[in-house]
Amino acid sequence: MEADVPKPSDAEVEILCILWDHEPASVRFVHEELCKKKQVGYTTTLKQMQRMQEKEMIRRIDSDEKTHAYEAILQRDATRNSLFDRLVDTAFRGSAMDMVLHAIGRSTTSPEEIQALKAWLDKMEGKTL
Amino acid sequence: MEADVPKPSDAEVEILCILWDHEPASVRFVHEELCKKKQVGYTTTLKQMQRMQEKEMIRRIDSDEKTHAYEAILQRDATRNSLFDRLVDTAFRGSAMDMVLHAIGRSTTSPEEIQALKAWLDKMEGKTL
DNA sequence: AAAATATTACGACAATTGTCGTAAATATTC
DNA sequence: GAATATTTACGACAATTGTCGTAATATTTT
Repeated sequence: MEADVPKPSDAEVEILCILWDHEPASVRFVHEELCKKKQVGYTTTLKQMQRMQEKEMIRRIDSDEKTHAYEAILQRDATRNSLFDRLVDTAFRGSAMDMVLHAIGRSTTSPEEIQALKAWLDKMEGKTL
Repeated sequence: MEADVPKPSDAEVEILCILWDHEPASVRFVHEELCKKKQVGYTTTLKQMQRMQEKEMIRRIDSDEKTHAYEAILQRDATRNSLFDRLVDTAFRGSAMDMVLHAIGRSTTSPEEIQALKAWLDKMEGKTL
């Protein structure tokens, strides 16, 4: 159905993440956040965002501010879904459950989280049955 | 610790998957398997595998056969781990739990699977506490 | 062994990705 | 309003990825 669901690269996902958390954001802001994880030049971030704009992954907000502000067009959930599906598909033979088990098995999961997950499952179960 | 953990591309993961399931395999075989999912030329598969060999993701087995046979160097679990971590890291703010919840929330998860997962969690819980 | 097939080795190419530098346009500060 | 700083726009580049074509080798069939 969807024509072209652009598949963001790693660096693009990183930028999207920042936008998702601090919606309209300037290049400067995004850049600074980005630098907390890895050091890159300002123009690198800028260029990346400009390209993302061309690809319509993000859009430039028309604000009265002097510097441009951007917001994501690709939405967090949809993007997660597609990245998730892609991984499950290529590396986990299409079984999401396999991946979930894999995840739980190795992540440092706290008791609280397990509790939360169980609660979640109970709810799910009620609905599914 | 590890020097260079090559990060396989999508196409490369697909090839690795085939090798993992049918260990020493010829280019022809891999190619044919690959074509069940998507149509590509034989030389494309060949080239891809040759490059993977250079990158030491796979190795050529020295068999008495006439055609070359390959096997994976990158192991399934390690590769899954790294791909998984990468996704969690970029798209799920580093929280594997978030990803799990996301996964359960949307996949068509059968009651049996939920049951299995709960059992798994019980076991986990015992260990973690 | 000649002809027909299959397998390998290479080289080429366009598109994408990650990175910058430099120059032009804007905004801020003195 | 001149000097300074910031933000944008571009262009460039090397490396990677996905794709093939063609030519050289090796294998299998007549």
